[in-house]
Amino acid sequence: MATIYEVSKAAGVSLATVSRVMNGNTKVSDKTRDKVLSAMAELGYKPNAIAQSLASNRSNSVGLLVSELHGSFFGDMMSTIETTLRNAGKHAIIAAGHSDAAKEQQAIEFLLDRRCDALIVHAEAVSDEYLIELSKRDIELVIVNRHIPELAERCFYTDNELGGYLATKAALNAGHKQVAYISGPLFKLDAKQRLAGHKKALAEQGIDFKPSLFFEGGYHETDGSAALNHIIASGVDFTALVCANDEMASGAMTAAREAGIKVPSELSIVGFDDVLFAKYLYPKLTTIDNPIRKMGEAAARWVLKHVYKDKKQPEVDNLFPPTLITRDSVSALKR
Amino acid sequence: MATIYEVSKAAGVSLATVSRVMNGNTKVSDKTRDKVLSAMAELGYKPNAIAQSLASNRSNSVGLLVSELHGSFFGDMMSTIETTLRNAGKHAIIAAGHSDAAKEQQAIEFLLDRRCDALIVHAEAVSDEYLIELSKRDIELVIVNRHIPELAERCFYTDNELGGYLATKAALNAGHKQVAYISGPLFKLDAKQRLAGHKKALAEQGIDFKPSLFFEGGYHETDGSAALNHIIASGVDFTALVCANDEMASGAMTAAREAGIKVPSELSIVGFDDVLFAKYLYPKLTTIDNPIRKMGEAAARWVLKHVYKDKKQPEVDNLFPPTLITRDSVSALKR
DNA sequence: ACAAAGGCCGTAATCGATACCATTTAAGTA
DNA sequence: TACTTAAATGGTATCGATTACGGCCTTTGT
Repeated sequence: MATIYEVSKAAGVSLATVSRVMNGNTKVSDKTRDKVLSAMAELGYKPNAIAQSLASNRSNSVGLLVSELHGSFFGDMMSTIETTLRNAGKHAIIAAGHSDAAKEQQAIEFLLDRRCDALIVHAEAVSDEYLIELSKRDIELVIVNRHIPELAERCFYTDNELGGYLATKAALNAGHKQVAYISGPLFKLDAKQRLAGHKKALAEQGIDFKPSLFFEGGYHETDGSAALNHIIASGVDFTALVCANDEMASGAMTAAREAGIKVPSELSIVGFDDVLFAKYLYPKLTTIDNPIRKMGEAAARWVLKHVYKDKKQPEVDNLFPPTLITRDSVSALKR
Repeated sequence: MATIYEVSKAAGVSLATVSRVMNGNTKVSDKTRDKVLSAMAELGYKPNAIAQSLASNRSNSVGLLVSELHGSFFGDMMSTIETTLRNAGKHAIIAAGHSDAAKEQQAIEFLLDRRCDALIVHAEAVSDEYLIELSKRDIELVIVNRHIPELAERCFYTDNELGGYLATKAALNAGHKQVAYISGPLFKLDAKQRLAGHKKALAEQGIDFKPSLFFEGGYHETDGSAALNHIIASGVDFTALVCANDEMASGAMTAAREAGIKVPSELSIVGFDDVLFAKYLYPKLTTIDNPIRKMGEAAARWVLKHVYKDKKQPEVDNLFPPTLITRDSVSALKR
């Protein structure tokens, strides 16, 4: 593999000049540029990215922490971030945190060791304080799907409370009065906020929040089944169910079917996230669009603009409002 | 950030000695090792991975080419590969090829530019010849989910023909005689092989392959719907349907429902891949387990063993046989 | 007691680029 | 024509590690 030195010899110029035509930040005469370019072509020269990084102290890589490498949610997120970065000649180094504080920290240290120029993190388990401390270290930090007031301009997130509100509202608007709610784990901020939105929607209609119609799950599909069975067992009537994510909605659907309850005619169900399989469910799930692709793209663009000084990147919003996706799992209340 | 130089000064030893305690390949006395280790701890020293790569000519990164960053299939694959590598202190640089020859080549060049120590590729569009040429270049190449005889020992793949056979056999064993088949795009090797398995199973039972019960799709969900509608329109009777992947099976299920055909009582459906959402479908999809996680792990282990000379890695198989996953979408033929 | 044999450790070259500063060349001005 | 000034290019230190190579100092054997 040819080096810059061989190119400079072949072109009859200095190392510095070859470097200049590669980076294009300094003026080089057209004649010498051509000489250099043809020498590079002839030798099949490719710059050594590692040597470039060492010399320039820029790795052209951004670390990306996600909870899992599988699942629609993270798939969509990685996909948009990787595409956006690679179109700009940068690349992502991806690590998984598995929603566990120790593993998340370890993954972040790993990315730091690789000398990433920036970090885009989707962290669920580490504390706000940890992230605030991290942001004070020598690293450009960007946070997706989480709002930390102290780091507001580096956070890209959705309005989970509004999402919870819209989801519940969808049931209410269809005439339902007794709506159950399956929450995510309340130590997670988004779960807490979605629940707040749910309560707000109820309150607006003057409906009391009934603990017997509430269940806190862990965002897994099986929690949805367990939750629905638990609520049914409590004996309280309800005609609609709002779930804090699509996985649990799917689990609840299965449980409903097994209990002989028809969806949506006897029970309307609303999910949250609009993950890929939401439209594969039967009936197709009415859910809340969690604008994960937009958040991912915004995070990547922020890095391009502020870390790599790409002037062409527009300023981006930090908050991405969720919207209701109406499909087939909610029907009007029959009286 | 402390450098090796500062550590050496603090410990009162030479650069070489510090390097030696880090790499552990040469003997260092316990006393000096302790001095160095405590100096490192004191300074919070972390080796600069980039400088290490330049000096050692090893980047400790392996390039991973997948078709997409989303979707269960690739999610599972990336997840196992990344985990396996990272447990060994290596990491994956992931790029997407989007099932397009030009993009796949471009992604491979990108990974090569990053000076990966090895390449694990899931390539669908580039030719065998291209991959054979690539393997002759200065790179360790591993191929997943594709079998190229010339590169056999570097390929990790499943027996797609057997998979197609098992899928069809599942329908046959339930008593079905008229079984339709929705294929993947036949320019893809796996699609061709799965179809061959289907035909073999039919032949074994002395059943003719009827072109009217066949449709070539593009592996997308919508192809499944289109295919089923097309076959129904042909007017030929059939009681079972085998699909070359789960997405198309899902599409076919939807189309069946819209046509008023009950699954599985009136139409049994078999999928292929056992992707995540296969068990979310209603009825839960009977399908073929495509051992993607095993293949991914095998590929990563091969790299650890042969590229990074990790003696502890066991020799791995190259062929991973598929198995039938029985769920609820197939029922015995009523006569 | 002396030589041979290793075990430890330091010196310095090296990996392949970048970037600062110096120098040469060309253009512009009086 | 001579002098100033800017543009283009070259020389070289540097980034932070790895790794021959060689030297010194203990052991060990006889």
